[in-house]
Amino acid sequence: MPKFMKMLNNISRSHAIYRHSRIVSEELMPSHISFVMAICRMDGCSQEELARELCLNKSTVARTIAYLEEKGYVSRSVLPNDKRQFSVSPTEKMRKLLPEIKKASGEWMSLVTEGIPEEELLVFISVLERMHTRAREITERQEGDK
Amino acid sequence: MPKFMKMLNNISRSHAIYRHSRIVSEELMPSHISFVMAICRMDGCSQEELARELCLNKSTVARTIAYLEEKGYVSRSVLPNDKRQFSVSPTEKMRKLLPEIKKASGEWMSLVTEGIPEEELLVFISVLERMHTRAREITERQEGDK
DNA sequence: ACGAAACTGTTGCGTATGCAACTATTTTTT
DNA sequence: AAAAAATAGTTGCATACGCAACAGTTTCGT
Repeated sequence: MPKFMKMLNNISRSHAIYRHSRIVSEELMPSHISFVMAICRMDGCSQEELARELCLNKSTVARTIAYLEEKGYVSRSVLPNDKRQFSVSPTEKMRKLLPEIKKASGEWMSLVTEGIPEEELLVFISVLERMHTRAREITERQEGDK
Repeated sequence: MPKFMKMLNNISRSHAIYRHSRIVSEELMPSHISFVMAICRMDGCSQEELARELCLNKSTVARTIAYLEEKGYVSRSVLPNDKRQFSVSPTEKMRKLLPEIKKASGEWMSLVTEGIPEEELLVFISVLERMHTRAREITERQEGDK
């Protein structure tokens, strides 16, 4: 079962690369595409919330948002009620990318699942979600042990 | 569908971390564990074959094998018939680790799939394999386009 | 047999990401 | 209200990995 885990990574990389290849910008790397979708959907959210949504470490989010801000894709403002937090919003430059990205994402998904019966896909997703939850629990329990 | 791809990565990372946590060696990182299994199974293979088996780039394999050799986990010898290739073999030091790793891997799998019906798991794996094949095709086709 | 093409492995460089330690703020305890 | 704990974000450092360019070998076409 050595390839099994690798397959998971490869599928996800393929998705990232495909989406990225359909986007014109030289400034955006494959990993940024997920941020575009999440930031547009969660306009005004904090970096912490983004990290939860994207299942990423907050340090990764901090660095990515700083980069996207520098390139003019997002704007940040400190929350008046809580000066620890930022409120992150997409700029026009970012919003313009959204349709193309959604289209590419859907295309990839169709290509990859073509010919696979709907009910098998549903089982697939449900198993995946259960495994993910369990995996998370296991990792957390282990950290507790230390 | 943004979390979907992330789940794949997280599951695979959880597996790697779990296995690694059961191994005593300070010298081996989580990513080395898959190499132990593959090298023991494919005693005498080339680095190219390992790369295929592990779904990794040959550069990653080259660097990892160099490290494992330095630490005394593998030995390499140039093939007499073909001086381009190495034949990679595990040392005793590596072989000793195998049972513990297999056990840990099985444990993680049981924990993560506990309570999920056998037939759902079979569907899961079959869908995963099909998606993986398709994803690979898509990525390769794209490279061809360039 | 010779030059081109294919193959195996190595190395420099870049991306993606996590963890731990840190700062600044807010909330909770006592 | 002062001290302690929690929270949001940042930064240094490390791991994991791919790609492209390279070097030495082998094979193949002519």
